Amino acid sequence: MATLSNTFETFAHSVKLAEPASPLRQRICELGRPAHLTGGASLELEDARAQLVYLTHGSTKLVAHASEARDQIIAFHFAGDTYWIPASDNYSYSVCALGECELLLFPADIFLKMAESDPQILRGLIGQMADALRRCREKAVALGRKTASERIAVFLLGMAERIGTAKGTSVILDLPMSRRDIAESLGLTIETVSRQFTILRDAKTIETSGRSLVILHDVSQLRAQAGYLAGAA
Amino acid sequence: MATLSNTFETFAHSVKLAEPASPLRQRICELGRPAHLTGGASLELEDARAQLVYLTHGSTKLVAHASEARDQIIAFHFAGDTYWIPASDNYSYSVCALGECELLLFPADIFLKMAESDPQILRGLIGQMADALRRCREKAVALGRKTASERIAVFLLGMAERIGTAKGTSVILDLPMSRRDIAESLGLTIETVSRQFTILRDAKTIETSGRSLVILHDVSQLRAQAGYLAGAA
DNA sequence: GCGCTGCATTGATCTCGATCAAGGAAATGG
DNA sequence: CCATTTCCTTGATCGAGATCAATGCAGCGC
Repeated sequence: MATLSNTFETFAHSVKLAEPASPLRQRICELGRPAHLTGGASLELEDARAQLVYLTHGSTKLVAHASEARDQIIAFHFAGDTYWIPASDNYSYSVCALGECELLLFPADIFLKMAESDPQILRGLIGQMADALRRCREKAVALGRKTASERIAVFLLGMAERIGTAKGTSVILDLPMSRRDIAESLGLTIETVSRQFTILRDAKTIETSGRSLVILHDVSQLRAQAGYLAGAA
Repeated sequence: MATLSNTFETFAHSVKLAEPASPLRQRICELGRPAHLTGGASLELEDARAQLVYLTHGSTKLVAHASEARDQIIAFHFAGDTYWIPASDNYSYSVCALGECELLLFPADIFLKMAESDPQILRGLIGQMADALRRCREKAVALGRKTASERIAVFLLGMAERIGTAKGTSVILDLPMSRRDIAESLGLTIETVSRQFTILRDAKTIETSGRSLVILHDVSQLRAQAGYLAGAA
């Protein structure tokens, strides 16, 4: 568990706030509102403005609420990630904890105003946004043009890259999200996700244990199933 | 048709390069490679790095090429827009002209390096990226959770906002993209798009003339069909 | 004008994944 | 340790949209 001072320290490092004692760092740290969420808890945003989030510890999902009970998970985030909660437009957005987590919240407009004097911070943010944009565009391809089995392969490979630990030729994944979360992230239903897991299990491509542990035995098979452009990185 | 000097001038204005004679502006304008594309032509990117595009004139589509002949249109852009072409990752991206168009191309990394000394430019870019991210997230919701008729309504409303001209209570749209482009943008087939247009036409919600002209007669009906969060802006 | 080509519309059928329904396994609380 | 609840898995059926196929219509060169 991170202490509060730790929290600010890792954040400062993440956005390249170099000098520990600079007045800018002082002001920005005062701006950040720390929050502690328990599993399943949603971040209640009192204002509708865009927020900048630094996730110190744990994992979260960023959810867009469309009409009725139809939610779409836009992205998952893990410890160390910095990301934006967009201002609500045609949908409303919320951040929801997957297990215990710890984060820092900044109103985006004020943060940007403060950061104007430090191009390093702005560059860092641009990099993070470019990353979010890339992921979102890949998600759009998956949601628009991929079959269920391709989407599952894309999901597992993406998670392997972000939170997997290699063990020999296999990759061990301890997924913090439920089948429902996976389904809502991939534009599928929980039943379809479950069936695809069963197919991969039967094919010995993956192995599962309990609800959260997944071992990827055949990553190259998953890559072949992901429907990526042949020969791409 | 924009002249070349015009092109740079509108770009400079768009990224908030205030002083006309500043050395920074000089250097950035030297970096920009102007390009002229005829209808249907694709921008061939000789390097795989991310590019910054300023579209002076005309409209373009940003296409992600997935496996086989499955393309997903990530976004449409119109005159005056500034946007990123991501570096190719699991997919390759290309920009394709819808009709004649004129644009400026910048290698993103060099541009950012140059812009580091001017926080105004960086702030402007962050704003544009936040916009692209918002649109991409809305697209993800549409692709993941919406029916064909909702997607068409979302598409028409989005186009109305960006390139529509009001005429009384109606909105006139001169769509630069084909039915195939609409389908590839919405994760549907051209037949489904056509059928949805027919349904809207029969309901007198829209009126079409030729291949590109669409008149939205009942915008509130479209909003009701778009599956937006009730009461959202 | 006429034929050609590419795009749009309409109809018939099929399929993948959603939906409906029932068990089964794992975490949670007494 | 058992009861309760929640989540996951599996099966049966259904339907929205894809696919296959044919026709209509606009633009273009001759």
